Amino acid sequence: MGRPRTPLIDRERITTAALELVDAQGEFSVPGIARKLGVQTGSIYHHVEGRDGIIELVRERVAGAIDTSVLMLLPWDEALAGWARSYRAAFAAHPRAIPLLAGSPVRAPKVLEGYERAVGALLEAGFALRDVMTVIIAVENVVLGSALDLAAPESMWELTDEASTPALAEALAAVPPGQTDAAFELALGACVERFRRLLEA
Amino acid sequence: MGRPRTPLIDRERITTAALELVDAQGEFSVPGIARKLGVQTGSIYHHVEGRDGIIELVRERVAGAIDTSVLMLLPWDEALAGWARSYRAAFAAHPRAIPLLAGSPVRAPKVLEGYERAVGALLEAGFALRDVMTVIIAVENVVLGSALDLAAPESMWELTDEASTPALAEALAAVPPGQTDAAFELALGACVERFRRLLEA
DNA sequence: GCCAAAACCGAAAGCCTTTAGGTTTACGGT
DNA sequence: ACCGTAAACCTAAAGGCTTTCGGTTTTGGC
Repeated sequence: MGRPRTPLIDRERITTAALELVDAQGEFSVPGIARKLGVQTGSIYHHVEGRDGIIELVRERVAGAIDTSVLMLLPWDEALAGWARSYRAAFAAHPRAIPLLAGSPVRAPKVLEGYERAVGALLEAGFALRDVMTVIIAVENVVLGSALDLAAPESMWELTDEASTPALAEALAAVPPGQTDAAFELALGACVERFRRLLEA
Repeated sequence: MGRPRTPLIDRERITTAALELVDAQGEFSVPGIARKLGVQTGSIYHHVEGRDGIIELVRERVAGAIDTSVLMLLPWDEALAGWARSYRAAFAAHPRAIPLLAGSPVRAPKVLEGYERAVGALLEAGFALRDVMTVIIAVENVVLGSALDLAAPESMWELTDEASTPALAEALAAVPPGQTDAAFELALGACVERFRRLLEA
């Protein structure tokens, strides 16, 4: 067949196909992407650095939805909370991708820029330099932990043996909808409040 | 060869081998386990329900190290914090296993018992039934998020381009050792403090 | 107009997961 | 003590996945 007049695939299309597969079935394979794009498996490797390279592309695609602009527009506390919500929402849009991306952190420029702005906002607010990263990572812990919670299937709470955990069964029956969001907001609010106190000291 | 006088392998040994492989190289394979145990690959399947079954065994092994006894010995706030620390320590003992286990939550009896005891402690302390799961999941978010942080390689913070993120570079240079633990304790402390206030209201 | 590089195909090596059938041994009932 | 069933391991093989390599055609710069 030879080289086509117009390229059949590129990194963007590969990324989209991979993410669609992950969203649909929780995983992806290179042959799967090739089938989706109507191309032979080997051709993928002309555009991407192996399977891990595709994971990295997906990572950047997902993280690209994080909105870091709030970090420069609002007071530090609202900025931090807004960033955290956007950070979480980006992963929540692709919950089944989370196990895939859990391996290593995001190092895309877009995300590093988020850290940069968060550091700037906190320093400007008066936080001590040595506390800044601790504060940011604490928030990130809440964000990523909550993202994992989003990735977990609801069926986790289908107790097979209610008799052995009666109090848990009762508490589960009493959970209102939006449980996941509520827990995230509770933890996030707790952190921000604590940071506020740290700043005063 | 036929059936050996004394079994060569069992679920315990398979689990141990899998966890050793994961600790050493971040992943495992069924042939890898078989090599480690001096056995043919197919034999593994007589003891385990496929590769996913092995992952489940590893999940239970890791989660088995969680100490839930503190939940019945201490006041609710110290109990919750102690449980969270033990929960996190269990994963911290095998950081490279975290991506493997991130997919689905732990449903082992041991872990469910932890939830059961946590619910009991919180109810006894006076928390509203509808708040209990939210509080527990908020803590779990912090625990699992921090565990992910433990799994991430230090090299995350080796900035390739310091010029574009000067504030971040400065903040990173100022982080004291024990950063990861400090962020966890900060978030955990923030949550407990918030819960205390929730209880008073 | 030529030539290197680009982009895809076809094929193959090597690994992994899983299943199936064969062989010997242990165990439980009689 | 004997016999049949089940257990535990092996060998073999199917099928999928990752990755590499050489072949073919087309593009684009010199």
